[in-house]
Amino acid sequence: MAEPSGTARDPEAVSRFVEHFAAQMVEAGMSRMPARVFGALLASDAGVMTSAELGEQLKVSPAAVSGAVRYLSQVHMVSREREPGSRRERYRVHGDQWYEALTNREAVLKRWEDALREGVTSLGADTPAGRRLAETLAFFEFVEKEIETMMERWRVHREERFGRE
Amino acid sequence: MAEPSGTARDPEAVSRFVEHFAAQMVEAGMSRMPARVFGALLASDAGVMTSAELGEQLKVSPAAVSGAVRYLSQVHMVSREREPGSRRERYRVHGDQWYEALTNREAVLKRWEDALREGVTSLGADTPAGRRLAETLAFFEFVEKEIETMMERWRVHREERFGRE
DNA sequence: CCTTAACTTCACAAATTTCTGAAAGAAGCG
DNA sequence: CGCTTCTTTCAGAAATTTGTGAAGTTAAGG
Repeated sequence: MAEPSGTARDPEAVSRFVEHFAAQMVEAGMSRMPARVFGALLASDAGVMTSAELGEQLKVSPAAVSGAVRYLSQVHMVSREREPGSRRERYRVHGDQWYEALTNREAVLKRWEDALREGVTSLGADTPAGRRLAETLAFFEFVEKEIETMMERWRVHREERFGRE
Repeated sequence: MAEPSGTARDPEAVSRFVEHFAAQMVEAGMSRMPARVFGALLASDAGVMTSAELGEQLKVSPAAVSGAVRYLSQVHMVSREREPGSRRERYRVHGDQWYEALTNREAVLKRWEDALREGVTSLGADTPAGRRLAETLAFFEFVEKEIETMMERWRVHREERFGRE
C-alpha cells in the first residue's frame, strides 16, 4: 500500500532504484552522471527537479549536474524550463518524450550507414567484403524504417493501455 | 572497378573503413579494441582472420587481440574456430549471425525491465513515479516483442534481396 | 544600476580504463 | 615426452574520462 500523499517517500528506496537503473544505462553505453540524473528524474513524483534538488539527492556538485543535464537535453531525454519568477532552472522528463528520444538514435544509425556506404565503395561492391558491408547496410536501413512503424504501433498500444496523458 | 582477384587490397582503404566504422561503434557504447577487431573482420574478404593477422593489421599486441575477441565471442558477434592442424585460432563473422547478436540485446532489455519492475514495486504502483516507471516498463516489453517480429521480417526481406547464403 | 542567487565554464586531481610486455599455459608435432 | 608455436593472463604504465572547486557569467529583484 502506498504512503498517503504528502508523505515523504523513502529516500533509500528511491536511491536504490536510481543507482540500479543508472547502472543498466551505463552498461548500455551512457555516461554515469547523465544516467543517474535521468534516473532521479524518472523516479521523481513530479517528473521535474531543479538543479539543486538533483545535486542534493545525488550528492554531486552543481558542475556535475550542469554537465549531465546539458547532455540529456542535447539528446532530448529531458527538457529544461525556466521556473517563472526565479533564476532556478527545472528539468523535466515527459512521460513519453524520453523514450521517443531513445529510439531516435536515427542520427546514430545514419552515421553507421554512411560509414558502411563508404566502405562498400572503397572496398568494391563486387568484392566479398563489399557484399558483406552492403548487406549490413541493408540491414540498418531496414531497421531504421522498422523503428518508425514500431513507434507508431507503440503510440496506439499506449493509448489503449494508458490513455492519453 | 575492382582489383583482379588475388591482388592485395589497398590496406589504407581498409584501414580507413575500419577506423571510421569502429568510431561509430565506440560512440554507440562499444570499447575501442573490440570495435576495431570487429571492423577488421567485417572488412576482410574471407570473413575470417587469425589473431596474428588481426594484430598485424591493427598494430596491436596479441594480448589486445585476445581480450577483444574474448569479448566479441561472449556477445556472439564473432565465432572462434580452431584452424585444423595448427595452434592458430581463427575468428569469423558470419554474414548474418552478427547483427542477429546486435539485436539480441535481449539480455540487456531484460535487466532494464527488472530494474524498472523493482522500481514500480518499491516506489508504489499507485504513485505518479510508479506509474511513470510502469509505462516505461511497458514500452520496453513492447519493444522486446517487436524486435522479434522485426527480425523475422528481416530474414524474409534478406532472402528476397540477397538469396540464402 | 547594484546585489545576489543561480548556473556554467575551466583547470586540475582522482579514478578508471586500456593496452603492453613478460611470463605462464595449452596443444600440435617430432 | 620434450620442443615449439600460439594464446592467455597479469601487473603495471599510459591515456582517457570523470567530477570538483573556484572563478566567471547571467539575470532577477530591490
